[in-house]
Amino acid sequence: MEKVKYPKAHEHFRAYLKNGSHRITPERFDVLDAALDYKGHFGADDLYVKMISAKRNVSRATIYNTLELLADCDLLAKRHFGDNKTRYESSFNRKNHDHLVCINCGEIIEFGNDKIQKIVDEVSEELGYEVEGYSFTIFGRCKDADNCDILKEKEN
Amino acid sequence: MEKVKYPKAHEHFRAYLKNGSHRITPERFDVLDAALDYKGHFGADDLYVKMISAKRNVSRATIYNTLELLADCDLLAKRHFGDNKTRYESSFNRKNHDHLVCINCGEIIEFGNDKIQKIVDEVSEELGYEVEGYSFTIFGRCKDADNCDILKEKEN
DNA sequence: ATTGCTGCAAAACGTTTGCACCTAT
DNA sequence: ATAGGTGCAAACGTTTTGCAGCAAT
Repeated sequence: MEKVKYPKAHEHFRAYLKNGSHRITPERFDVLDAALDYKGHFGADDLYVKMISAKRNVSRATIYNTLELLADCDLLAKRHFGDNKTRYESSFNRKNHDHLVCINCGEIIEFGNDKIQKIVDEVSEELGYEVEGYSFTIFGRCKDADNCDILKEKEN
Repeated sequence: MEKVKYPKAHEHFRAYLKNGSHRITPERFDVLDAALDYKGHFGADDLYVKMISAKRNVSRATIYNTLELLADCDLLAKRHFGDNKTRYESSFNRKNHDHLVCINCGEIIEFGNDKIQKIVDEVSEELGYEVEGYSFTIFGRCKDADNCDILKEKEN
């Protein structure tokens, strides 16, 4: 009998799947575990490679399918940093935040700012739209070069 | 002797090219004209198709290359709306604005909000980064269905 | 004359799809 | 039993690249 690594997240996901008449499959929970294990932001294919390397038996189709489900039930957040690649990060028990991406080294810094959600709500109200989400990313260059290694390999 | 349709933009682009030791080629100004003619947001391939249809002789390589240059010299703005496709829009003599994308029909609404740039500056300063740009997009669903045709073909 | 740019086609990249088999319900 | 999920490979849409010929400098 194996120990479940993320019992709360499993429970949340199980409830979501049941509620939507999705099937409870071991593969989906494998993907959930691997996603929560991943530190930082990752693309679907990054996760695929990592799982295959770890000898987990999964297909890309299942990864893409499952990540979509995990984002739908708010266990993961879907991110876009302007390079035409979808990234995910855990959003389970994390508070909302936005990102500053260093255009030298690609490092992603997270920050919280209360004013943003207010602007989102105001603008949407004004234009007659119901908010479904927003994306806010700052692109910058670090002033202090010691903090930022230009030659550092970009996180793909 | 042909009339130049966008003399100010041509002049700006020519100066930028000269300054960066890029060559002044007729193809680049063809792309510039077609881009400025395009109403709304377009992808590189959209522009390619449009130019080919209009019997302009261009290659994809030139389009991609030139759009990059036009974005670098601020004649165009590069946009990302979360569907892994790079879009452009004219930013020549236009004031800065952000976007709300309707998740029903894909319509893109532009809005201006002064508070956003202030937040961008504050956050960057606080984190020790020099701002290079930002991306802010709200995703929403229109409250009044008359404004928003769910069946409307998405702008690709 | 030199070197960068163009056009073309092929390749790369992330993502989606079709399908036969499998498995949770 | 059956509908939905899985794995695999092929297809897809967008973007990038290699290369031979061309044209701006």
